[in-house]
Amino acid sequence: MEDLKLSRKEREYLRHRQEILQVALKLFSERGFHNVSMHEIAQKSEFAVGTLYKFFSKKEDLYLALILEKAREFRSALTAALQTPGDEMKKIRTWLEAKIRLFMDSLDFVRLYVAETRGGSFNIKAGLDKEIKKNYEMTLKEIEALFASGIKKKLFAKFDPHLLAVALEGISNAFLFEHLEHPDKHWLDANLILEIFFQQVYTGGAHG
Amino acid sequence: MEDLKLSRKEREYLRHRQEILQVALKLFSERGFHNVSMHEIAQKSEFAVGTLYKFFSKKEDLYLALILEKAREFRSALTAALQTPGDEMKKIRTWLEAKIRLFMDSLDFVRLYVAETRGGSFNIKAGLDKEIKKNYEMTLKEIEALFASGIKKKLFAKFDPHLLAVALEGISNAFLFEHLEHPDKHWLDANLILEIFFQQVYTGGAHG
DNA sequence: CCAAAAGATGAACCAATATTCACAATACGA
DNA sequence: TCGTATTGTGAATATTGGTTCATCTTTTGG
Repeated sequence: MEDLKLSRKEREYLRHRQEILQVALKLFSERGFHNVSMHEIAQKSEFAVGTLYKFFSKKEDLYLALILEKAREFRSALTAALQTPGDEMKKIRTWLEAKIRLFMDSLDFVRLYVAETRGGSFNIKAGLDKEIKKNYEMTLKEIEALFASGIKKKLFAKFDPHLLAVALEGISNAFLFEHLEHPDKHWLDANLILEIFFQQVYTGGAHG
Repeated sequence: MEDLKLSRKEREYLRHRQEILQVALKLFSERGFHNVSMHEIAQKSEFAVGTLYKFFSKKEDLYLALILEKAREFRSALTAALQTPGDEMKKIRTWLEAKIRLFMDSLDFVRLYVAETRGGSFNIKAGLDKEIKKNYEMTLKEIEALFASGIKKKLFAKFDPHLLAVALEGISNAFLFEHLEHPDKHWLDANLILEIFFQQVYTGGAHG
């Protein structure tokens, strides 16, 4: 984002910090917070344990920084996607496409993020929990607003917009998880998800 | 299930075992595997630490037993719900109602289960992972079969039945999670979920 | 080239806690 | 009632792994 005007020292500091975070992300995403030791992060990132503590004062802080920074990145990318011009349907499509792309590009983070948002956030203490949840709620609110205005225009059927947002999140996440488990089986496709969500599934036996 | 023909000793053994599991479930569901100590489980269940090890040879085994036994219980209840007479739509409705009821009746377990199935199962080692996943896949397969036969009868629109099953799971879980977070906000209602899932959401601007 | 500062190191320390086991309490059958 | 078997106990042990800090290395400015 805003690089420049950083001294060489500062850039190096940030690069080192990033390297640590990257190694930690890989490890945490594979085995979770408690099954990864600082010693291992140190070894894999080719720093000494003590050095890690120059960057992060506690193991928990390292983890926290990891999740929060990525989560903010995700959120801003998704919010940006909503700024696309077009009607509500178009915006939702763009948003979903962005979401799929983001997830596919950082599957390891997704696992961790999911564990945090959905898994009762056992792994770490409060604080993280709070911001992550708020983050999620805000995304939900944005989608909700989109539905609300779409309903006003009679573009969408008249359901509670909040529930629609929850449902769309749910359905798209389900597909993403499915893909996480069986990457080869189905290709992730925004159109398919949107069709199932928006089209009529129950025909009641009408001639198909 | 099949009680009787157990000696008093055996019944007592099982009762003790259950008491331990129950206490452990409460604790694990609140704070996760790693943030609960055997000593605490011992204290809260009013047994000595050593006694716990008479029932479960490792902490992990205790956790494992806990999840697996409840998961099997869930699964058999859901499978039973699918045996209800009626057409595919009716079966799905009954299944969803059973699912909602089950979840509502054991919110603490649900948190743990979700953490396991969705959260990359960091908490414990393999083995559990495998059975839980298979369990989930089988439920999915059952729903999928329902969709497949419903589609053949032209009761449902012609989508990939597997994807429909994933979508329905996703949408219903999303509502369950939403309810976990905001128990007061919306009342969990199978009809509402089914409407959003099965009815047409996108009208394309038709007169509403 | 040198001294002071900044950065990096990893052995050692220590707290937390899973697990063991020698012993005590209790139940049981004779 | 008594000896044996079963069950329960919890202090002691062992291990793991987070954190510290005295020391070494590198950089910097003169």
